[in-house]
Amino acid sequence: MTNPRGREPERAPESEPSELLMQATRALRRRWAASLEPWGLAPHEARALRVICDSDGARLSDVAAHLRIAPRSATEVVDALQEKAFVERMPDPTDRRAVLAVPTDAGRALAQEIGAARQQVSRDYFARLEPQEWEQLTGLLRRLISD
Amino acid sequence: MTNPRGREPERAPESEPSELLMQATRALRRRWAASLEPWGLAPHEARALRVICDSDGARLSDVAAHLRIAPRSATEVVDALQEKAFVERMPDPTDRRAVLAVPTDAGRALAQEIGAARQQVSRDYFARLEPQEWEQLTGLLRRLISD
DNA sequence: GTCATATGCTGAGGTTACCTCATTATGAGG
DNA sequence: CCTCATAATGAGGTAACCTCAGCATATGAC
Repeated sequence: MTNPRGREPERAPESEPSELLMQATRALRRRWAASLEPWGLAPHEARALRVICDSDGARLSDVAAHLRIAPRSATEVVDALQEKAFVERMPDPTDRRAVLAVPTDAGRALAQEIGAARQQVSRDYFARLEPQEWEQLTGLLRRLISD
Repeated sequence: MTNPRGREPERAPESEPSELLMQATRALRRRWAASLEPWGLAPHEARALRVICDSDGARLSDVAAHLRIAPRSATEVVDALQEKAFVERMPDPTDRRAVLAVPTDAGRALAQEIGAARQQVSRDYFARLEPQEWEQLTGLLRRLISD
């Protein structure tokens, strides 16, 4: 917002690696969220749908574990997906306490589309790097997160 | 501010660069948040304090711009910092509509400490890379976010 | 100068995405 | 069969955002 007074912050964007990392991620996340908009799905809903579709039906507790949220919160995410008719709840045949969230056909189709869109976003985003740099980055990040 | 989350060992998902990027950032963010806990400051409060201290007093609208939140929300962040006596509100001498958030001595001291802690976290985090890789990563990320 | 319009902050009230705690149903081991 | 652990969920709470309206002030047009 411009600079009506003399002494404004507006410092050069940090060049510390942690700042760069966060900035890069922020930009990516923003793009991804934007790409999701046509379907009216929140990012975490999309992520949950992916988990559910990948395993072709997941317990709520599995969804919670994957999204790293409390089990109670998985209930809500699945509620949202169910309301939009992308998943259904079914009793888990192997444990009658548990509930499986299974994708509907619409859900499966959507997951497919979203997966493609996500890939496209990623491709676009990393397109400013040469394939070889892209490799380099992957390698570095992998080392960074290896625990 | 206690988030007793965090069971589970990061089941290695995609090795796609976007996943790696997000994962790397998530880990870093988590560490940073943890390092902040001793002071009972939320990450966005710390960030606001930094903005305020860097320019030695900032308008609320500047804070909002830096944190990329709505102006109304900056009011709340500054409220929180003021309640903890790390900043004070003062009328902006150059525009009587505006309010400056200026750091107290305690605020300035805290910003200093937090800055050091943050740097330490970053150093620790990137320590698993060789200095030369570290350079490489910085360069790659910089290219990625250059707009 | 006066007036219309824009800007800066904040009160009121809403939303979202989480959380904890308590409850109910079921499973598993002694 | 009794106890203890686990799965989901109802109830209720919180943090960090948001929009919108209102007030004070600034600014540019006339």
